[in-house]
Amino acid sequence: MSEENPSEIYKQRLQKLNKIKELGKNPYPNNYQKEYSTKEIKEKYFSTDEIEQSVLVKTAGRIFAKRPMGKAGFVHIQDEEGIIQVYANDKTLSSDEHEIFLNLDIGDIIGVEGEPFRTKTGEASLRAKVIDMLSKNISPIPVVKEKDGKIYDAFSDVETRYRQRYLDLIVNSSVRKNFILRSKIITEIRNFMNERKFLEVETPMMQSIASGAAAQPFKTHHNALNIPLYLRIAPELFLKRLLVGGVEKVYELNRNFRNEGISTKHNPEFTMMEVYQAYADYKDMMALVEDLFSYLAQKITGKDEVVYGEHTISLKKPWQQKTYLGIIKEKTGIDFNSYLADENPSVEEAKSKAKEIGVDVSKLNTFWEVVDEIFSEKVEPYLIQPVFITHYPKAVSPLAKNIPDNKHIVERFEPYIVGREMGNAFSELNDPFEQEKRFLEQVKMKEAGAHEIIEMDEDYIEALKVGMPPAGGLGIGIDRLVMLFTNASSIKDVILFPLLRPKLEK
RNA sequence: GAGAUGCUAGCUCAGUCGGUAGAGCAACUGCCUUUUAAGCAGUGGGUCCCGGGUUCGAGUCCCGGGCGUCUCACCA
Repeated sequence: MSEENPSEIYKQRLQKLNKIKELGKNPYPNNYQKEYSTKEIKEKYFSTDEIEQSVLVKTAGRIFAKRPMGKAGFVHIQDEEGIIQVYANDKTLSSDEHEIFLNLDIGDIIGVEGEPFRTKTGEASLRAKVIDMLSKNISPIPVVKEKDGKIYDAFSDVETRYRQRYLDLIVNSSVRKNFILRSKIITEIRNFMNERKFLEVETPMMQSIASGAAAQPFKTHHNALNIPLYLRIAPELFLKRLLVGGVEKVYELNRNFRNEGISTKHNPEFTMMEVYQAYADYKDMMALVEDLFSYLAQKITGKDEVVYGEHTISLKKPWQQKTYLGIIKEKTGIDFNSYLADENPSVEEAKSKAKEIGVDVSKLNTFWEVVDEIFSEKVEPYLIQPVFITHYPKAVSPLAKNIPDNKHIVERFEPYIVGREMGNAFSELNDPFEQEKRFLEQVKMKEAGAHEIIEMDEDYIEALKVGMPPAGGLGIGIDRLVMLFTNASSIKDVILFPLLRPKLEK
């Protein structure tokens, strides 16, 4: 609400604000020494039938419900961990504070000193002796009511919820819980990695070449050096430089930026963990993924499974393993392995096979694009329980090592859960000459019109020439992992402030 | 980027055939000193997303725009 065109409620709140000031109180005091959270009060004073009545406990929180009755009344205050009821009347409070108490609004933040007691109905409450206004609410918050677990007038407008996430957090307790859980998951991931002696590092987010993945970068400019810079699309090539530098177990858990579409599964900035381990390969990464997910399940749900939508997902290891071409054959009957004797398998034959099973590939130009389209259409949606899809085509994996004696297939896997790719891992290519050749192939594909390829990075080739130990590497999309554990259907529900187009003021 | 769909009071939503704006909660006033979706009585509150058009008259019909959501496409 603008100050030029105030609503009725806005004007009333300003009047209340002035009234508090007239009583000689500061409606926005500098500090308040909160002694207990509402949860601690309940644990300390209400866990037994006998309640110490004579003590004064001091807490603070935001009012989200009030029930005045003549000169007395109840308010419910909420803090980060819970709620507690506060009772007051004209005898428990000084006359000034009683005046303030009667005029409290839903949304006000108050401090309370009061005696613990139970009401007739048994609810844990505080009989207020002192009330302090800590922050006067001016713009009203949505009022959500609840009875018998049923929620009335839920604050549900998604746009407002995302744009004013603070309201969402105040009013929707499940939102608050999910973001606390996100933090816990990330802490547990770090615990897991650190315990296994992986070193957490921070590599550049601003890079002069945006490589390491095939995606459109955000572009910016450094004034003093007068050079273009890109927000990283992946930390991969820097982390592998660390392998060259003798760091044997390393990870980075932080933001990547991709200048691409926004959807329920994509936000332009998203969180990724990349892991590299020297003297290991993709199979070691597979074991790491299994261990990590079942560790998280134990820590978060206490079981080795998690409920997502209508599915109960068992994260118990070992997970299933299926080869990329194998599972395509399983689901569609098409055996693309039989085409691989050729150096250049026929696009036309792949296309006619795709048409037979009703997959539209009219816009695609290469054999592997056609195969991948079939995979996305006919395989991906059915990968509900955890499965490792292995043996990816080299054509789409320019940083991965070939399977020995196979020119088309690399040592790579992607873990899938609930039809979603949860990560990507491979045996890291450490042959500088082969890597250079692969980069050049990418450059050729770009010249041929591919708009997303992995950029050549000559300095990285130079690093490989110093020698990188054989290594396994892994990337895990943290937002999607959190979605799994919080049963969220949109990535916006696990990112506090998802990107929205700014709303212009008139 | 394409298609579908939505935008009305602080929140959740009605609004018929085009006739000048409604409910519940919230707010305000009065009553009410253990309530809990508190209750009872009364009152106020609107840029109907924005801009055009048609019409005597538009929340409603038409055109353009904005923002969101869903699905698809790209991607993790």
